[in-house]
Amino acid sequence: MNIGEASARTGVSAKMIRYYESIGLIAPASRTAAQYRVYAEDDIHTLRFIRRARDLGFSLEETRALLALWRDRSRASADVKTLAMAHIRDLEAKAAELQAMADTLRHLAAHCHGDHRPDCPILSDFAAQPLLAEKA
Amino acid sequence: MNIGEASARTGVSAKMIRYYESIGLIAPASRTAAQYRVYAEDDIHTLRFIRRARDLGFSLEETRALLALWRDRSRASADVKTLAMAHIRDLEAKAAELQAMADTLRHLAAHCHGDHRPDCPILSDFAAQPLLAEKA
DNA sequence: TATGGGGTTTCCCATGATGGGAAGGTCAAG
DNA sequence: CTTGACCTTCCCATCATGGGAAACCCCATA
Repeated sequence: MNIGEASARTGVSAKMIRYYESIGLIAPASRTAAQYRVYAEDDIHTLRFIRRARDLGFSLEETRALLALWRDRSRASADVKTLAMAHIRDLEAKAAELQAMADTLRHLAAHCHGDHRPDCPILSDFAAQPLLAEKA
Repeated sequence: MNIGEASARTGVSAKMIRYYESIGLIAPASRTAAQYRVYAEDDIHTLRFIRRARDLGFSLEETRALLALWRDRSRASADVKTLAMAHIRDLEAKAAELQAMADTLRHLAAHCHGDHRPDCPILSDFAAQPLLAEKA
C-alpha cells in the first residue's frame, strides 16, 4: 500500500512517516519503480506501535528504545517496566507541575474582582514577585 | 546596570533578555557608548513580571498581552481575570491529559511481571492498538 | 602602561515534533 | 489524452531556549 493508506490506517501523517524513516526510527520503505514508498502489514504494526507510544507521551528517542525492546524477544520484561515506570514518573511530575501553576493562578484569580475596576491582584503579584516567592 | 546583573536579579538569562527585546516584548534598552545595554529598576520589574508569567505557563504571546494589560491602568480587572481563567483551563486540561497517560501506562505496567521473562503486556498493548482504543 | 580575565556584542546554529507549501512526477478513471 | 488525486523531494516555520564563535570592552593588577 502507498503512504497515504498507511497513514490513514495508523493515524501517523505521511509527513511523519517520511520523517521517521529519515531519522532511522523505521526502516526505509521499499519503493515502486516510480519511487513511491510501499508498506506492508508489518509496517502498519510498527507505525501503530509508534503512534501508541507517542500518544502515551514517549519521545521519539524513547520510542526508539521501546521499539528495540519490542523486537528483541530475548529482553527481560523488567527492562520494559523500568523504562515505563521512569516515564510514568516524568508524566506525573509534569502533570503536578502544571496543576501547581493552575492552583497558584486560581488562588490569585480568586482575589480578583473581575469587574470594571482596574485593580487586579493577579498582575500585582506578577509585578511584585522577587524571584523566589515564599508566599506561594 | 549591565545585562548580566539584570539577568541575575530577575532570573531571566541574558540570552533571553536580548531575545525579548528582539521580538518587541520589551523596549530596546538604552546603550552605553560601547553599545552595552543598560537597565534600570523599571526594567527589572518588567523582566520579573515576564519571568513570573512564564513560570506560570503563559506563552510569550500571552505574556505580551498580560504586559499590555499591566501597563494599561484603565483596563478592567475582568479582562485580566478572563485571560487568567482561560489559561487555568488550558493548564488543567494539559495536566489531566498527562495524568491520563500516566494512568494508562500504570495500568499496563501493573500487569507486567517485570522479571527476567520477555512477555510484557505494555509492549503487546502498544503493538495491538488499532487506532481508537476503546478499552483504555 | 600593558596584560589578562571576565563581561558584552552580534550572528549563526541546534533542539523536538510537527505542519505548510512549492515544484514536479505518477497513476487511474473517464 | 486529460484531469484530479496522489506521490516525491526540498525548504521553511513553529516555540522558547541554549551553545558557541569572533570581536570588542572594561577594570584591576603587575
